[in-house]
Amino acid sequence: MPELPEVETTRRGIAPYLIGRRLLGAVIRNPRLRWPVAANLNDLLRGQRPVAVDRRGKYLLLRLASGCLVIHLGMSGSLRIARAAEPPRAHDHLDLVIEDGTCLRLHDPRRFGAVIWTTRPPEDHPLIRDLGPEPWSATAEYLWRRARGRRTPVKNYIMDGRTLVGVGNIYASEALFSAGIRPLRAAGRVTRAEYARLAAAIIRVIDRAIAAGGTTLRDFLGADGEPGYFRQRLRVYGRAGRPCRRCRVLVRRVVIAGRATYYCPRCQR
DNA sequence: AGTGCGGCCTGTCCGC
DNA sequence: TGCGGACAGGCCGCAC
Repeated sequence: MPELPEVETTRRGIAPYLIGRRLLGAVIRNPRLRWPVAANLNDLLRGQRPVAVDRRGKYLLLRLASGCLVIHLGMSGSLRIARAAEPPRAHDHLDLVIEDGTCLRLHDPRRFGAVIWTTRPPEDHPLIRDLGPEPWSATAEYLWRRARGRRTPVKNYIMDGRTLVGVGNIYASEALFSAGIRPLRAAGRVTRAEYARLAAAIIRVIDRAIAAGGTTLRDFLGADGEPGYFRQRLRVYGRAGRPCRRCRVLVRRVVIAGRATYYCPRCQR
């Protein structure tokens, strides 16, 4: 589920329910996420009021006076505001209980997500420190220069969080299609002009997805917040063997670094 | 240093 | 209807 647009949609959805509200504590039902959830989280949070809910890449940063709760949704995580009294469903691993009888509830079947408490600036945390720029700050010149000599496929290159953040598996295929670049091309062989198209395509795809994700904000408080926005918008992802929406040639699927990758052999060179 | 891969988990879907 | 295997939108940590 969560690529950057969904994390951003989540951030916008939960922030108003958290900022300035007093937290009563945390209920940990299953601490076994990617890393164990701090056993004393309840004590750490009790009585505090979040001052900001920020995002860096796909990490959510819940800032408090005494520290920061860093949340990552992994492959299958989601957050929603629920009534604290509402019975948790399977895989509802954690609640942050809010004074008004609601809670922020983390749901994550695969448990690839993470909830990390840090008292240092989260920007200095090892998981966040080495992240590349947000997509809107990743210029064509930067992408091109950094790729000098790189032989890794350009798809891997743009999915590497040290290059830039926010390009997940779906949007990597989508952006490369939009820019007309084959995903297996060596990053160092992609031209300046192509990086100009690619940088613009990444921003366009992500901006559109955020805008579409925003439309699901309305029912954010409803069920599990599963947004269906992307399906109809995808140009190549998941369309193997079906005609390219631009030229009708059949879309191909290849596996790059273990991840499904889709491209049009005519529109992308 | 850059690169590729195994691993973490559960749920779903598809073919037999 | 049951069962095995492939696959799923992330990313760390390690070997080379």
